[in-house]
Amino acid sequence: MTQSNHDHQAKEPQRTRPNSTEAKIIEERRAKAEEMRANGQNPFANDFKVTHLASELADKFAESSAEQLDAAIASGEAQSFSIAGRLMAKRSFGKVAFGSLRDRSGDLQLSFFKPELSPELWSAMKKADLGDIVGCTGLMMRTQKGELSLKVNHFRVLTKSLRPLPDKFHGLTDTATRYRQRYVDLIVTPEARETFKMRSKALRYLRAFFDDRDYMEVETPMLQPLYGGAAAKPFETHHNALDMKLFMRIAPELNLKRLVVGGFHRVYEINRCFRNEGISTRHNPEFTSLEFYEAFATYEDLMNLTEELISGLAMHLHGKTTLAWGEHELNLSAPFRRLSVRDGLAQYAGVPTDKFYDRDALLEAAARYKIAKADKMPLGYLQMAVFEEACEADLIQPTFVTDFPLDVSPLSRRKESEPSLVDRFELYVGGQEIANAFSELNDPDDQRGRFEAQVEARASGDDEAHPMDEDFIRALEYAMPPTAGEGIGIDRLIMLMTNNTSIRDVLFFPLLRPEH
RNA sequence: GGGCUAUUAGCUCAAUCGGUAGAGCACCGGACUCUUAAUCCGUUGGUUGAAGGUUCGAGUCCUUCAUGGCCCA
Repeated sequence: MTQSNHDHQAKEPQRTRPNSTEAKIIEERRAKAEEMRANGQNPFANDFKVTHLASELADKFAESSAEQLDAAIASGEAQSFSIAGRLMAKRSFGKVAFGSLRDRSGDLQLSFFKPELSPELWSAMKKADLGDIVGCTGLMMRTQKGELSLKVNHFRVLTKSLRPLPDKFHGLTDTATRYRQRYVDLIVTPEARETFKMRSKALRYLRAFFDDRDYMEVETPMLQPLYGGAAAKPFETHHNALDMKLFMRIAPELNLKRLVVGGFHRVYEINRCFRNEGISTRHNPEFTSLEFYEAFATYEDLMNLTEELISGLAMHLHGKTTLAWGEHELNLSAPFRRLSVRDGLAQYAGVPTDKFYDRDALLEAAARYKIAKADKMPLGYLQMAVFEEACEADLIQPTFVTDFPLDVSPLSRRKESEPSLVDRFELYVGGQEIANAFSELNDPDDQRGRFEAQVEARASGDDEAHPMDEDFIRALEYAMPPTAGEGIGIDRLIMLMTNNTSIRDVLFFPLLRPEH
């Protein structure tokens, strides 16, 4: 459990109306809890010893026939098992009843035979409500329909549930309630449980992927006196003791590169970033990023690594590299398509490759896409604004977009063959940006110039421009080896892997407006 | 920020042209020795998201607000 400093929610979001069915049900269930107390049973007990999981029993007896199990019970050789979990269903007859118990591993049927049970136990079973946490001890059997069941001989409500569960067949469809009361969603929505299991499995895969390649996992500050590493607006906060403004990080990039300077030549960090921007099906103010840096590598090396990572992840989770994505089917097998910004503008926006630097041609395209304030944009911003508008939504199959303008890439290494561009790529899949990578700029003087250009952009109104970071330049002056680095949006990656088109479906507790 | 759309019982959904707010699940009572969305019989449960307005009469029409969803910026 969480230790100390526990902030209790100021307001209880309980909306139970007096005289409603809900109020009636809660009252009835409280009365049952009181009745348990009167009978010397704690309705919130914690003294039940679990010996097995539902799925363990299902696996262990998967091959056992009804006759074998009956014979074991008759001979007294059958083993007794204790399981505990939430009572999810109850089907009661005159002298027989069945229940469904769900623990963290899955479901197992419970069976009750009145003639073989004490009146107290039968009555406790009858009084148990759907949603109660129950503990059961019994022997394994098969019903006449062949279903494996725990033939219960001890049964207790361990924790009384006071609120009714949603419709057992339709579950919960109201998205607002699903997100606000995720605990209920997880109880009744198998797809939600599956998505979050998949997410956890994906994170283990990613850590193993980098550990296997001799990367070191590191953690760098989320509270920073100076933010940077991306073009975004930060959250601000305040440290009382130092009476100092602090920012929540928008990216870990600059600190990770400081570690490369320090000699940790392969590092990765999987952690939260915070951006003070809008909320949509693709954006949550806090999100999880994976960033990794490898010295003596180029952005082209990272393309290969990224292909390996993503197709490997799909194989790990699904055993295949073709995945459903809404109405599309993604093919995540390597190699991924590569498309330069220049070619993208030519193919999708009708800006010929020889007009790539032609401001008028770009403005004409920007007008077609109704891009606001295009005339005020520096050339690189204009190129990217048109590119994003024209191409992004169409980049469904994995595509490395390469050769970004230098203007929009203040931390990337200059392209030697074309110094107005940088050695950078973004990976698009399913019409959204998944990854951003580049060969790192390690020339401290060039870096200072880039920062200065950003400071200038900020002065002329770009509030997402990168601030000056003198210490980072000082670090580069000690020499950072040639390095390539990449950031991957984990939430979006999980969306792809689980076929969820809203980021809210891959976050346990997405940020929402307050209920009241 | 703008447009469209939704909000009815704890949950999932109905309600014709503006004319008595209903059903299934859950709950409560009853029947039932093999169900698995059990079945059958009988009950209970409503400030129709909130506040105004139009009307003899509003779940339904209008305005504002709240909270979602989709699209746009």
